Amino acid sequence: MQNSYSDDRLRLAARLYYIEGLGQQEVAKFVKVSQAKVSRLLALARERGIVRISVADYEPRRPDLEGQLIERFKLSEAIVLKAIDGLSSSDLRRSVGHFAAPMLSELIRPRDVVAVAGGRTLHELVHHLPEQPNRSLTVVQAMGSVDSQLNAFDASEVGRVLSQRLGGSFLALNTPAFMPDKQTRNALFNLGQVKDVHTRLGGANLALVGVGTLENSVFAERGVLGAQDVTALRQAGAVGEICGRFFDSEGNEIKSTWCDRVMSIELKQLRSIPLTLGIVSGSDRGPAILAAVQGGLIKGLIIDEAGAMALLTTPALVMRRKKSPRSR
Amino acid sequence: MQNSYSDDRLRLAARLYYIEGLGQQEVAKFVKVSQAKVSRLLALARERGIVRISVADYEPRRPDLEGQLIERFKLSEAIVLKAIDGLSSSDLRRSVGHFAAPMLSELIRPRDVVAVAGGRTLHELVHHLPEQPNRSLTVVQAMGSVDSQLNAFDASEVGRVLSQRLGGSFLALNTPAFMPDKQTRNALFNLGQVKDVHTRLGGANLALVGVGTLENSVFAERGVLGAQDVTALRQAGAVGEICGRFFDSEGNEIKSTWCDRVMSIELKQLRSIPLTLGIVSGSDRGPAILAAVQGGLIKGLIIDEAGAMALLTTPALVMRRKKSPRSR
DNA sequence: ATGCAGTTTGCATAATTATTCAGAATGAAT
DNA sequence: ATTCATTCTGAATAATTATGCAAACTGCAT
Repeated sequence: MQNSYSDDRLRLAARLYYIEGLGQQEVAKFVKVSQAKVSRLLALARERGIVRISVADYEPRRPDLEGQLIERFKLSEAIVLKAIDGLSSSDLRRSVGHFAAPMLSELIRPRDVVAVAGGRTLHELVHHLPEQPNRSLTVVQAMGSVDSQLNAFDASEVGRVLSQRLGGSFLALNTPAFMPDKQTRNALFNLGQVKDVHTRLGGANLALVGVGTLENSVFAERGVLGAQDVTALRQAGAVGEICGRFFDSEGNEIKSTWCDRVMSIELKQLRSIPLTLGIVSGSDRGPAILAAVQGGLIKGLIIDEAGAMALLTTPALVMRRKKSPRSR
Repeated sequence: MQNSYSDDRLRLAARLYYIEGLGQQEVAKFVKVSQAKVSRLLALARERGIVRISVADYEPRRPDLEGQLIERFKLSEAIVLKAIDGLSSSDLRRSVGHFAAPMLSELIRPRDVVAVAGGRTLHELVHHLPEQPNRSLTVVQAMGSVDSQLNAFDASEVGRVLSQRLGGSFLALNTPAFMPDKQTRNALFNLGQVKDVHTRLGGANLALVGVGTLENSVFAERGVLGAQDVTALRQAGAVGEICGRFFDSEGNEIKSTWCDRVMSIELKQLRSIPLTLGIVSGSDRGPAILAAVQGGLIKGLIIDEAGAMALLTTPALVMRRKKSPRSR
């Protein structure tokens, strides 16, 4: 039980290695053990705090941009993450997810009811959450599955992981995101388990959603939305998408074949949730985010710095507001 | 000239690597460079102090034993180095040299005149000295060369390295340690350059010497001393050796064929040097050291803990003293 | 532009470090 | 003492990190 090595020996090994710069092989001679053991001794020394490594703080956020966003758009939360130039969009998502995770973790309080959508950035985000399953959350899937084959970006997956990481139960919405037709949608909607989820969604006190553009979203990527669909939607005034619902520049839902068939949280419900966080990365979403914010669909943002800067320079065509901002 | 990487980037890389525990490959993706570059970035971050590694102090000395030695033998210096059990005697010397070097470095003051002998432990010691050639020492070789082929343990080598490491000039004694006969020794002794060195030795204010036993010394090792020589010397009362001069249990030189032929600092000179440090490792030298100390040949010790403990338990057969320094 | 000296970079690879695994050591319970 | 279970150990090896080197790049002087 007792480790046979004294602190003194650990200190000796650690000093030789870290301070005097000897290799483990050399340390091994000094301490009269194998190199393998030295490696283990050093690991132990780090654990025990005999070796302490400190790094000058790296500030992963951009408080200046956060301030501007909050001020300009009257957001209640804004988290802007630094990101290296030239990252691929998938690396960018990873980077955002990595650094935003601890912040999100702080934002989610113990007994919260959390509505979660799908999305690629959101997926990265929850996958970087620390594993501390001590909050008893109620995680509710806010949107059906995009695809028949289980996909890691789907709300179902994201929600499952979230509830697993932070602790709590997960309420799944076991339906596709888009039904064949309005009829079927309504029929399914009246099903008990589906209706329950829908009800719970309205009572969420936190929502995590992605914000898509017409061209760039999970739907486009997975081939649900074709080129002519995009054109049609744009014709109808759509500038963005949240939870499979398309909206115009004021954040009002576009009437279309899609909105009749979608199975997800309603925009109305979304507006009533105290804190709706848009989790976004990339610089191509200015107009979509702008509209979502103005329409009260989202009240907070988690976004990369390039995205934030793009958003801040997006021409604000329509700046009038429907309601005054609420607080959680 | 300007490194193209900002502190911010170094902090990012360092944080990912040291705090979050990512591998360099993974960090490389984040920072968008090659793994090789990450390795270099991290090295830079350590240099610049962005990453700071601290290790709980390891105390390489045994102050308790040092105190006992000083008290018991009225030494003016005692440095006792910890050592792992079961080290080979060469590893032990290395260990002692390693940790004693910084202490010796502090002991040697800028314009010192230092008499140096040879020896294996002494050799390790000077080879571990930091390279800070800013003291203008006068290093004087206290003893000729044991062997015709240049040997790293020889006083000439040890002295050369010492003067090189700490800065200063080196006065070589270009003679063998043992001459063929008394005649030749005396003839050579009268040679100008030899006489000069001899004179300088008397004026040294610090001497670094090893302490040999009859059985275990450079001479025995290099075959200068045969088995019958050892027997003869012991018969004559020899218990130890310093600088090729054999002495009895009171530190008086043994009259013999060796003492007529040896070319080295005289014991009388040695006694007159303010600080003579015996540099020793191993547990088999109790009697030799005891005699040297009692005879006033050495006034300080640098020794490993096992050696110190052996010395402290060596039966003090002859504890009478020539003078009565019982003052205090 | 062109050439040059000095950097900087990533690739390939050498060197180092971590981990697996099988046997040795330890120790608790008979 | 013997068994069994657990921990510890080092050899072999897998994985990771550092480095030599050639090519690309940079600033500067033609």
